[in-house]
Amino acid sequence: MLNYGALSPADAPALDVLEINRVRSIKARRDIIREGDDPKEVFLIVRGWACRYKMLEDGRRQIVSFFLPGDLCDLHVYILKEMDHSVGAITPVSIASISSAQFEKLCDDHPRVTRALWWDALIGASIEREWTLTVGQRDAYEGLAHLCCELYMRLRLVGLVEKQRITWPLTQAHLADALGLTTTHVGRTIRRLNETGLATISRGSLTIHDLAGLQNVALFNPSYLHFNAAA
Amino acid sequence: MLNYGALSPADAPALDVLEINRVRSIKARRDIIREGDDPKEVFLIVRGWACRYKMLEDGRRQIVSFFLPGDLCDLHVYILKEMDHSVGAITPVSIASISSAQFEKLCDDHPRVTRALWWDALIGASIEREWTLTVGQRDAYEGLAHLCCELYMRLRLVGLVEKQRITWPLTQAHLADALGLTTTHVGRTIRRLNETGLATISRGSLTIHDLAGLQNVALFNPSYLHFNAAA
DNA sequence: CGGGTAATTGACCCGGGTCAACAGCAGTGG
DNA sequence: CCACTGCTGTTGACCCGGGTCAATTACCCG
Repeated sequence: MLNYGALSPADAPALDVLEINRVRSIKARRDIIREGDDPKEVFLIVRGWACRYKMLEDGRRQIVSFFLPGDLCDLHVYILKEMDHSVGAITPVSIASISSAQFEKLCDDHPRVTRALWWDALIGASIEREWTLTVGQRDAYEGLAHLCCELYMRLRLVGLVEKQRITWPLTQAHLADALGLTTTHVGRTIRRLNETGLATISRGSLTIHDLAGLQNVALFNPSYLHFNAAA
Repeated sequence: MLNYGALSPADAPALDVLEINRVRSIKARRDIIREGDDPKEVFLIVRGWACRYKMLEDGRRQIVSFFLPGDLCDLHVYILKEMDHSVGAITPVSIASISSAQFEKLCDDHPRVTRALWWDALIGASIEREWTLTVGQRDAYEGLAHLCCELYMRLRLVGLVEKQRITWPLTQAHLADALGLTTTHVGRTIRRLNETGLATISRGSLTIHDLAGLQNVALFNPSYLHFNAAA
């Protein structure tokens, strides 16, 4: 989501330093940080997919957002004493950690960066709200279509679409936890979506055949992504 | 949510000036700001209840958070070109507007205020995530109980609880839009809750008879409210 | 005292959940 | 290189929480 284009050339080196600094790898299906932990740093997803989720004591799980390559997690979260949610790797992930001290210095020295980060955080919040709308109001079919549209658009922004096709590392269990459904019903819904010909979800990839049509069934309105906004 | 206690005495006057500045009144059931508008200011709820919501083209509506007296809406939102959601008054509301220029100056001059605002924004985001968890995973009864717990706790923090009782301006339609249910089913669920004796929702007020019991059925874990955190 | 908003109730229905069995596939270790 | 194991996806029968529709009764405020 981080839009480097919005920053001046003078700011770029500051970010580059951060990115190559302290890069870690996380295996698929491991947690990057867990609810209750004391957050000490901010991190950037360099490669791979991750998700933010919350759980109920009895094991029910809700995924509340996906992190794609280039996304920044939890700006300023170190102000709080403990994490109120977990972040888990979906695929193998590379993350660049930025300590709170380093991060605050960056903000102090580069006001334009601070603004870009605010901007990023606001968009993240907007996406999470749209998510709540999906979970609360869209039915299974609309919700699945919406998620396809959103991920496609976000990956397109960072140049990860090739010929209407994106990588799709999400299992039916991920989708179920994201949409508030069961895996069984996600399976039925995927089959239905595939049958319409608007898009095809198959092992490892999503291909969109008719974006406008898909957006239509999803009641997808891209303005919540704020692509047009300059930081 | 704004915790004045966390600020030094030197910062208080700065905030007071803002609050008495440009106070407006909004009638119940009117929108304070609407999706698509160009946001130019930040505002503080001085009195009354409001809610943040999103709508689908066909009229389905999802409330994604409630604003209670003392809450600040949409920090820094003026960075974005247009609102991705609406804010509506539930009761008559008094709001103090703060222009973006005024707001930025405040942040520049008072770093402690900036930090308190970040802190507030992070808690707001945490509350919205818990909301998604409710909508996606809790059933009607658990969700209603959870909402009762949350509003009770938040009002208690700002001193608006008297003898286990809070004002409750929410109609069944508000609850339906918040929880992703229909008014009919909200009605059934309220009746059920009242029958258990854990709490009583009646016209205009909510009385909690057994907070621990209610938290138990709600799977309520207050840590997401970050009450313990100092700014 | 009238009109619009809010709550209540009941009959019926459906989207999605539950449970269970099975098949495919990928990694792992021997 | 094969066998094992644990994820992942698929399918089917049955069920239930919550939706739909509709009519009726409070309310509250002017």
